[in-house]
Amino acid sequence: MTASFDVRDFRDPADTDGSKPSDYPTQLCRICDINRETSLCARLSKDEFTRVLSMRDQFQFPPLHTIFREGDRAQHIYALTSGSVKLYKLLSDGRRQIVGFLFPGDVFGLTNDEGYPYTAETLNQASTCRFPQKVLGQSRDMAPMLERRLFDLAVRELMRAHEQMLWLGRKTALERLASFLASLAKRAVERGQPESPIALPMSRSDIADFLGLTIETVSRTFTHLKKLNVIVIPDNSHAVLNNPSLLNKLAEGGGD
Amino acid sequence: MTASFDVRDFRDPADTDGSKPSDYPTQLCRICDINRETSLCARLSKDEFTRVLSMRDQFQFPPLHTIFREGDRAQHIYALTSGSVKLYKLLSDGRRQIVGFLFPGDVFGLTNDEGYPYTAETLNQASTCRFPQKVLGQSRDMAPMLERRLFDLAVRELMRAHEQMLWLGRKTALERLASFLASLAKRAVERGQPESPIALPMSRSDIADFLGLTIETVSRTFTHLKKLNVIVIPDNSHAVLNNPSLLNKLAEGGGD
DNA sequence: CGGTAACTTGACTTAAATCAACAATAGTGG
DNA sequence: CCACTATTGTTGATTTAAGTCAAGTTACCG
Repeated sequence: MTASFDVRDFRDPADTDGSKPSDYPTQLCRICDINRETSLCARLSKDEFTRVLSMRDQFQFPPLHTIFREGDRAQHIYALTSGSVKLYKLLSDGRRQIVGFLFPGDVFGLTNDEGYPYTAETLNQASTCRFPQKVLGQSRDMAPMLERRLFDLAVRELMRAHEQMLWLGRKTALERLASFLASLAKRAVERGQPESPIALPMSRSDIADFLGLTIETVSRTFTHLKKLNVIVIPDNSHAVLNNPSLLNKLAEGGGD
Repeated sequence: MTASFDVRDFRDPADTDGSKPSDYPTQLCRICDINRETSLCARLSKDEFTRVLSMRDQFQFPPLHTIFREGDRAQHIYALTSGSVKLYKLLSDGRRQIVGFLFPGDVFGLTNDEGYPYTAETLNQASTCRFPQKVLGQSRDMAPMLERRLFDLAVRELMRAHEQMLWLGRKTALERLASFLASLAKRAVERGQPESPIALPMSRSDIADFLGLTIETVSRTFTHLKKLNVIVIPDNSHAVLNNPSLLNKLAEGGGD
């Protein structure tokens, strides 16, 4: 893994006006360090991995950058290699539902339609690995295991989506926030990171739009959890877990 | 397609007590008529299709029958060939979220974990086609295209889940019910059925648990749609579409 | 028919939204 | 390093959409 692979120019396909900060590095200068245990490329043979590397290209994006918009022609599948990303859908009057927060190892951009079904935007500086959708058609020869990994990751996303449907449809504000924090902690552990403190790279407004609440309710509910001594908020982008078992109990509605 | 394939005994794997109605046919007596255009088996070669048929077994279930429960050991992937099925998750206090209604051509039972992530229950008499989860491992040789189809169907489910998250998190009761009816109509058309009347094989209580509402609110909202002359309800399991374009407008929040 | 379950409608309550200040935080430039 | 401003987050007062409670009504099934 010391060879130098081809690295393309960074160009924003969704951005036609030149209003983005131009002082930002527009070239990707390092090899994306794919975590071969948990990522899309996990369990690939050395040969297959090399072929996969030749099909993909890499991009690094600044914070708050739109990678693609809902409805844009879906030409690529993305794998997040570092940083975090939010996916959201909009209604015509501006109401927004965030359908997922992504961390390294997650994939996005999967669709059956012509266009992407959501907008993808970075929360902080993020690196992605990208494959043309059409390589899927050839992938049985080129990279049979890659298709299998994509399927597994799609199924995982589907299970997460079902879980969030339960939160949105049937849980109270307190249960939703507790579930959200518990889920972030669990995913951090799955990526080999500590359970606490929980990193919160997203704003209160993002959390609100993820949980189907308003920012005011999210804020009040954070205060509630603090008063219950379940969490401590040292700064607004971190939550220290004081009582993980109570958090899980509250998440499941056992907080009476 | 006139050969007679092996047909197994009907046995409910989730049901250990013998409390089910015993007068119900417990043998599957006809070949499941897979719609080769839209189903899991679409686009398979004749050879592959034959091999797939040898891997699967078939079951027919009575109405309101639990096919498997959330947490049951996930050993099979199911494809629905006739009838309709609901998938739901429960909280310990009985609150329920229906995460999907399924119609012929849909798949269910996909999971990464040991157990199924939801309970699957028939709405009416339903037939399924079933594959051991483990055939996926061998399927690259046995049926390469099958895996591809499964992936496509999983992606379609994921897109539907994201859509429903928008309904649950950000839409009003009227918008949710309008979206639901519009979606049922659209899916019926995709299966080659007429747009109207819309079949409603599920109860008001099921609709409520799907849309994150109460039965009372669902009932009031149906009345609202009737008063707007968008629909007519000849009987409680059918809705005639009087004004599809207004329905779609209401679904997207343009009903002011 | 008769009785139960499913659905509808109305009166009232409530969890979360909205409206309105206010406080903390993070940049920005002197 | 410290004001100055803009943005983000918190808290309180009030409103509202949907929930709850309580009758009715209709439909279904033996």
